[in-house]
Amino acid sequence: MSERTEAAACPIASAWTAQIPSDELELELQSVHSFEISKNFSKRRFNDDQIKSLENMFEAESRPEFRVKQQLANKLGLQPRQVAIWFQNKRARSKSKQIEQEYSTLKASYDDLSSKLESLKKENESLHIQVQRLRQFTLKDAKEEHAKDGIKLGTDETTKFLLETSSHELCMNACQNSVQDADSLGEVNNALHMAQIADGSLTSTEDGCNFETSVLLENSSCNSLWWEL
DNA sequence: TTGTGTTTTATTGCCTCC
DNA sequence: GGAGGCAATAAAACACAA
Repeated sequence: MSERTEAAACPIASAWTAQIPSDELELELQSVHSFEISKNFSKRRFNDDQIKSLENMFEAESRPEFRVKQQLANKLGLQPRQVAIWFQNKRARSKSKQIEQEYSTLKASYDDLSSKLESLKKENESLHIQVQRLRQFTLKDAKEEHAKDGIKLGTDETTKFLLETSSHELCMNACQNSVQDADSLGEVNNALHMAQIADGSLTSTEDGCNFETSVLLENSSCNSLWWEL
């Protein structure tokens, strides 16, 4: 007879008698033959020793063979089916705990990535602003410089020419690259200084210049490892 | 004391494996 | 087809705030 059919024959009585200490058994049995069974029957929790033994066994083997369960049941004064059910419920509890743990690990990891993403977005934004400012600055400066030299400005082609040939070329290239590659930041910084000093738009005492490029760029992606994403 | 939420024990039905 | 596992669920026991 299987565990199931065995218990199914009289599940309440078998569960009931299995948990009653021998000294109480006689008294309790007085009501077994009446319809008071279901009223008198009370589901009893396993005692601490039983739980401890079951836990120990579970740690060693979460799916013990029937023979092992039977031996444990004899030792603890329980029905083999009760032990089997306990293991089943224990496995279910264990599984849901594990899922919970995995969820919190994943959530922590997600939160971390999410905050990194946010800071990278902000950084990206500030870099774009820097590029725009540099563009404006370069155009304005180049126009002034070349106006002095008698070059006529005003067309797109002239502007393009100026951008390509001005002393800010290195700076602009480096700036563009910096948006794509954080390794260029040092280059951008140096290029900016060199270009500005060479153009006379920045003296050695003007390091805290109008657009704080060096500060902003130095505080930039060099520390963020945004390429990790 | 009581209402309510949580935990534990047990059942049922379905599925897989041998 | 039987044995045993799992998911879903019931129901009793328990914990605890109001």
